[in-house]
Parts: sequence; C-alpha cells; structure tokens
Amino acid sequence: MAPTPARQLATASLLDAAEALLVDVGHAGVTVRALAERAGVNQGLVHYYFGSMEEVLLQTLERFTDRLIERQETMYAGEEPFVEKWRMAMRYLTEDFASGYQKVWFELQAMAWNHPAMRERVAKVLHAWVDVLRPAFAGGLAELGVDPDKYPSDVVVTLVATFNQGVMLEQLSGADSGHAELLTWIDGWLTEQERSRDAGS
Amino acid sequence: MAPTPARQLATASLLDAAEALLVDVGHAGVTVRALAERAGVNQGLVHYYFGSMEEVLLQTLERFTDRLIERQETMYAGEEPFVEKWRMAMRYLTEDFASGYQKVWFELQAMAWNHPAMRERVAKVLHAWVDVLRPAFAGGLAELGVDPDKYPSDVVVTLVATFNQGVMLEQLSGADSGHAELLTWIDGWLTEQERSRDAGS
DNA sequence: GTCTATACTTCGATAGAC
DNA sequence: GTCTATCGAAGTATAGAC
Repeated sequence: MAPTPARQLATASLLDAAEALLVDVGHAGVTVRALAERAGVNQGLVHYYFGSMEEVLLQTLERFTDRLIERQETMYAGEEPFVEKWRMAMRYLTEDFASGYQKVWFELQAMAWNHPAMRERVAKVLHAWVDVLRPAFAGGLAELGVDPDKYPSDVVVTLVATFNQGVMLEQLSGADSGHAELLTWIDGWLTEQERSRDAGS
Repeated sequence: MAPTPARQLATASLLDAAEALLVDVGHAGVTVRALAERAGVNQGLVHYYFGSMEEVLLQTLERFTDRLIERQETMYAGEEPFVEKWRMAMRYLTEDFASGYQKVWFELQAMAWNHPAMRERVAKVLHAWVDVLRPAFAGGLAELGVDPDKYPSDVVVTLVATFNQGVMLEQLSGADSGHAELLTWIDGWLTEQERSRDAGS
C-alpha cells in the first residue's frame, strides 16, 4: 500500500500504542480495542491497516528490533576508545534500557517462544548483536593487552552477550543478584587494564 | 481442605497438565478447558479444587519453583569436589534443563512480569539460587587458589547466576551465541586451575 | 465428588453506512 | 478512510442434577 499521510500516522500511532501496552500490561493485554483506544484511532482501522492482530504484533517486533540493532551498532560505531564504548553500553543497559525498552523486548521474546516467525526474528537480532560485539572486542581486547590465547575474544563476546540478556531479565524479574557490584567490578577491571597498558607503553 | 486421595490425584494431574501446556503452547494456552482435557478430568473440577484459573497458575509456579530450588540445593550439597559440581551444573543447564523445564520456567517468569504476587515469588527463587551458589563458590574458588582480591567470590557468583539465566533464555529464543564454546572454555579453565593447584601443593 | 449445561464477558474480525 | 454495529468463537465461572 502507498504510504499516504493518514496511513503513516495511523500505523505509527498503533505501533507506538502496542509498545506502550506491552510495557503496561504485557502481550496478553494488546487487544484490538485496547490498541485503538490507546492510539486514539478507531477500532476498525486496526484491521483496515494491518489486516489482523498478528500482523500488528509482527510489525511491532520488526520495528522495535530494527531500532534495537541500530542502537547497538551506533553504540560501538563511534571513535571513542573501546573501554569507553563498553562503559557506555553497561550504563545504557542498567539505565535507559531498563526504564522501558526492556519490558517491550522481553514481552516480544515471550511471544516469540510460541511463534516460529517471531522466533526466527528474535534469533536474528541476538546474532546481530553478537556480530556487532565481535569486531569491537577483537580489536578492543587486543588493544588492552588481553592475552587472546588465555581469553579468546569470541569467548568473551559470548559471555558478555549472554550476560547482558541475563541482566535485563533479572532486572525485569525483580531480582538484584548483585549486578551493581559486578558492573562496578568490571569497570575497575577495565581501569586496571588501561593502567597496566599505559604503564607498559 | 483435607488432602483426600481424590483431591490429591486431581490437583496433581492438573498441575502436571499446566506444566505440559506451558511447554507446548505457552501460558496463553493454559485455559480451563485445555487444562481439564489434558489432565483427563472434568472441567468443573478445575474450579472445584482451585477456585480460579489464577490460583491454578499460582500453585503451578509454587510447586515448580519448589522443585527448582530443591534441585539446585541438591546439586551443590554433595561431597564431590567443587569443580565437579560446577561441571555437573553446566551439563544440567544445557542438557536436562534445556529439554523442558526451561520453557516452563520462562513462561512462568513471563507471567510474573505482569503479576505482583508471582513476581515476588520469582525474585525469591532467583535470590535462593544465589544463596546456594555463594557458600559453594566462596569455598570452592578459595580451594582452587583463585585470588579473592582479584576475583571476589560474590562477583563471580553474580556473574555465574546471571549468565545462567542468559544461557537458558538464549537457548529458548533459538539463538546460539556460542555457548558450547564458552562452556568448553570454562571447563578448560577449571582443569587448568586444578592443575596449577595440584602442582603447587 | 463428578458432570452437564449455561450465563456472562471479551476476543478478533467483518459488513456496510457515511 | 473512518466509524458503528454486530457476528461467532473462546474465555472464566457458576448452578444444579446426579
């Protein structure tokens, strides 16, 4: 369909509303009626523009994960030193992301567990994440003087990516297993690596 | 109510059926009708014994997490050396647990994100997990000769607990970020620690 | 305790006026 | 494109026979 202004406005509002509902009441609460009310559009338009609720949810996942990947790429694309990027990513994980995106992301993942097409998309996002980390860490760890035989960059990347999912999940599930202390420890470890590298050069 | 044989049989069957449905179709598919059919009991009995669907789900969470905690405690309670326990836990995580419990556990967590009482219970389980790991790692890492100033046991515990959740989640979401390689690496690291400890004694 | 029948609600989806 | 009205399916829960 042509992206007429009306269409553009209505679909964007509905997708925004879908995300808002995921945050507030979870994916079970994303119904045609709730969606339309939240977006301030008529119920009939949900089917007029999307055809079905499933399509709304698929496009919500699509749009949201596009942004997720883009944000991740931007974070590691700058010219700052590697350690700064890592620190920024950790801060982002526990601050901005924790305050909303997190819930959207996990509700979408939960839907995907029982929906093959969504599942495939989620898997793609997780892989894309790792693909962004891989080159950044390969260069960054080497620059920090981390021994690649002792701590292979790909192993560290897997650990970091998996750990990230774990942190988000535990934040969402309401458990603090000591993440603040751990992230502080990582921060200290990074500082020490920098120090010993600078002293050695 | 008294735990009559009939009651015992029906409730256990229904809770078993609830777990089976969580695995097969997710928590949205756990309905009164599906539950009764799967358990082979009459629909009316669901309300007769539990009063409401919500109560069924609460008790499903309760019973399942009791088992989760118990299993975790058993795993670290034996007389085997610490490294053996850790290895066993890693194997359990990627083999037995991955083949069914995982889905139940995450569907229950997903329900809990939008349900305060369930959320509290999930948080308690995650904390109980860490509480089991803490003393085991405190003793185990020291015995392995890991420097507690460089790698504080509590930091390692947080990392392991959070990483575990991440592994389970990524397995469920269909992404292999390289967990096999990472777990192999950890295994090798443990072997090396053992070697250098034995050489030093 | 067990079972059937049914009341009541809410869901996704569609038809048709405007 | 927008809106109202409504259909049919599926959900929880309950009443009452057995």
